[in-house]
Amino acid sequence: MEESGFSLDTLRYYERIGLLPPVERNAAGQRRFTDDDLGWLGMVRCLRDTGMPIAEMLRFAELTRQGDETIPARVTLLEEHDLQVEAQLASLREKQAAIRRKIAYYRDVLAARDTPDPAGCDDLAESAAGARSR
Amino acid sequence: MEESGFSLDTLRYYERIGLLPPVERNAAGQRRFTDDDLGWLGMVRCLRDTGMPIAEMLRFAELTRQGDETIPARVTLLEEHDLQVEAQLASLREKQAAIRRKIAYYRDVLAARDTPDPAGCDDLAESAAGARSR
DNA sequence: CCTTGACCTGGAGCCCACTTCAGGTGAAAT
DNA sequence: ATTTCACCTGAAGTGGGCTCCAGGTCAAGG
Repeated sequence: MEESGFSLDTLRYYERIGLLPPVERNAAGQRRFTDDDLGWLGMVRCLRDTGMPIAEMLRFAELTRQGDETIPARVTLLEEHDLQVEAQLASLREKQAAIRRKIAYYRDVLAARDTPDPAGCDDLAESAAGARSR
Repeated sequence: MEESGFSLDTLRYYERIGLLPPVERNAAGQRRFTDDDLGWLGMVRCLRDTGMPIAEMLRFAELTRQGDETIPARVTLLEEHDLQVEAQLASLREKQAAIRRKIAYYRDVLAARDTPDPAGCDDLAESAAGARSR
């Protein structure tokens, strides 16, 4: 397992499907990853970890193999992906806020429960506003 | 398809696996989702969209069904998940920065290419620092 | 009265991204 | 010399999360 952070199996898989160009071998037929390979794998990691599907990484890989005339296309592809990442970030932040509100709600319920109602406060606490708990 | 944002098939699937409690039916046997169901589905959407695996949502669902004594456990679960979301956000931002650096790098290459070398500047442009392109 | 259409069921199928398997090779350690 | 070990190959299997199918029921519309 290389320190690309991918398992050897995954690397073989990537090579098979063409996400990694044919990797060089030593005398015994074992893979020798070059710095170039490692650089490319860094990119792959980035794209994969930001949710790009393999099919699109393959498109990108192919553009890359076709030389510098495809740089504008690669920029376009990456910019589109950047937008997706931006959207992911926005969505994630939003959902995180909701989760935190839920936690806060649960905390309130616990606090209310652990407060032995300060005498003379007859119970209108049940079904408090916005208490859609589940 | 309800406006829970899930497909009807997905809702049936969730009910089958117990992520959704047995949904009420009308006379004809058709599902009638209550506001409670919709509220819960909102939660499910939140958790799912932040990457919680179904198995853990099932744990959460079960806690929820067990009543208020499980609220501390639910808080714990959600807090752990919140940490995961935080980690996701951090990772995503980091990778996004890398993608943007790549875009910037490509832009530089294009700019350099489109600049018809201002006479007398003999070419040391090739293999510029940090140019691990691929 | 019949067609259309939306839903029902259990079960099979699908897509993605790996992961595991069976069988084999070659260098290194005891 | 033989065991061990890390790698090799092509092919099959896995797990997660849906999605689709065949066959059936009901209610409403023409």
